[in-house]
Amino acid sequence: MSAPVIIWFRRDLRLQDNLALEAALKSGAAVIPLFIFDPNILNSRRISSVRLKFMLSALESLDGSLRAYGRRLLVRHGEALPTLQNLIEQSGATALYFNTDYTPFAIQRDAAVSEALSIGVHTYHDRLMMPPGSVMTNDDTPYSVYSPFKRKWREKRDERLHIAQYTISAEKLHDLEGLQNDGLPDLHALGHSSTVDVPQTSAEYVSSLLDRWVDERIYGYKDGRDMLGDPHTAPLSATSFFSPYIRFGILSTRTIYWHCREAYENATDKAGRESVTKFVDEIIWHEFYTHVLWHHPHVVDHNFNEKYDAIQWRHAPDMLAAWQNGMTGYPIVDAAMRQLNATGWMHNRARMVVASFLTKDLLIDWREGELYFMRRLLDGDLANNNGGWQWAAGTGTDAQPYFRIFNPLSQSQKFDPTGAYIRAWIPELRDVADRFIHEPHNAATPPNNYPAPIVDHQLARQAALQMFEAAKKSEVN
DNA sequence: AACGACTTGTT
DNA sequence: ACAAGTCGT
Repeated sequence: MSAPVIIWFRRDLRLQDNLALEAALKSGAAVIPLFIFDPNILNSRRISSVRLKFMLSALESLDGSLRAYGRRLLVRHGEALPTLQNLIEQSGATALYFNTDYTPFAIQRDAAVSEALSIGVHTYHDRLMMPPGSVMTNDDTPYSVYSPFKRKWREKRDERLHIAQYTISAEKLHDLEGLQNDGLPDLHALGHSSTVDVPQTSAEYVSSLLDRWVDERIYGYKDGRDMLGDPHTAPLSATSFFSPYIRFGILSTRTIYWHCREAYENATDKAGRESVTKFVDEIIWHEFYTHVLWHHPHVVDHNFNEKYDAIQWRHAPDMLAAWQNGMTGYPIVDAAMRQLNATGWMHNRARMVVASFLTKDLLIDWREGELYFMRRLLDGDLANNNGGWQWAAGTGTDAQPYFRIFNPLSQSQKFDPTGAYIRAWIPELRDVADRFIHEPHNAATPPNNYPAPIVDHQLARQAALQMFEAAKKSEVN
């Protein structure tokens, strides 16, 4: 039996359309499928119990897919480099394959691994269709505005981008005999617990989710994407719910993209084509924010726009706690935060509403919100989450102008007109009459177990405007 | 270098 | 109507 090679799974927990796996299989050597639980990641401040639970489920599914071939996932615990060195020594592996991860910690880790290992290390751009550096302005500088980035992306996107083509069989996978396999831990063994029921992760389920989306549901995206609703009667709303799957690479954006091209061809009218285009725009946002973080790693804990560094955000732990717990007295904000706490997911429209509320109504630093989201979201992704928060705060690339402040009441009336979303997540408000559902404190007999608004929006709005203007002034001087 | 363009809004 | 520049070609 000849020497094996290793595929190191990280944020690409799937067997389909995986470029590193394709290359490893085509090497002709038996492939060891490896996952490493790294204490540096498990101990990071942005770790999330619910996301970890979801990832464990995804790893179970990956292992299940391998078991269908009579093989297993090899699991090890430890820091990446020594763990890899140990496995290479034990197995005699002659090459390592993995897909590039573009986040700051991973870049550093992977550079150290490539540098230290004496075997061949092969990396692939699998997570993005256009890797950082491949979509630049005519002056060869990174874009800081989305629209021109999108135009260039669409112009430059390589037509040869292909869905990886390969077949897997027992013979192509290493049997792992004689290799220590730590197996998948349960959540508690990792020091975490969560009562959230995480979404299904099997390859079959994810594939059916994609099929239902591109065959039918995508055509309602343009009109329905912003509407909040009752998740019990319309569990998926008009959004794809792909984000948790994209986060862990359970579903590849390249696969989604090519399915969208087909959906575009199959559209029967202009509105259908516009829906597909709008949806693909969102995938390009994913690429944009990943590029932004790659070019400007300081955005992790600094304003992208230094002009606003002088802002004196409010230190208000009680207000922050009220926001986190869905007890602000603004039903749309509280419904959204409770959806996040209960499910690990929040509708995108709602994310903007609660982010605007934290930064412009409570005047609390966007970093507090960014961190809380990372600790709760199934799809928590450093680049996208940071980009979204800085957009809402007005400090980011192509950010919302600071004076354009969301009004929680009008957002509520516009995107949850019947109050179905509010009632779904705030049981205290279930019996409130329709005309008071967006502002229950104005009802004749307000529910006594639901708080009155903790701030006055009009006053808070004025304070936010002053805070930003003061920061701009002090920056000039 | 002038000029068009600029995710998601509010009053 | 307003708001405020600034990005990219």
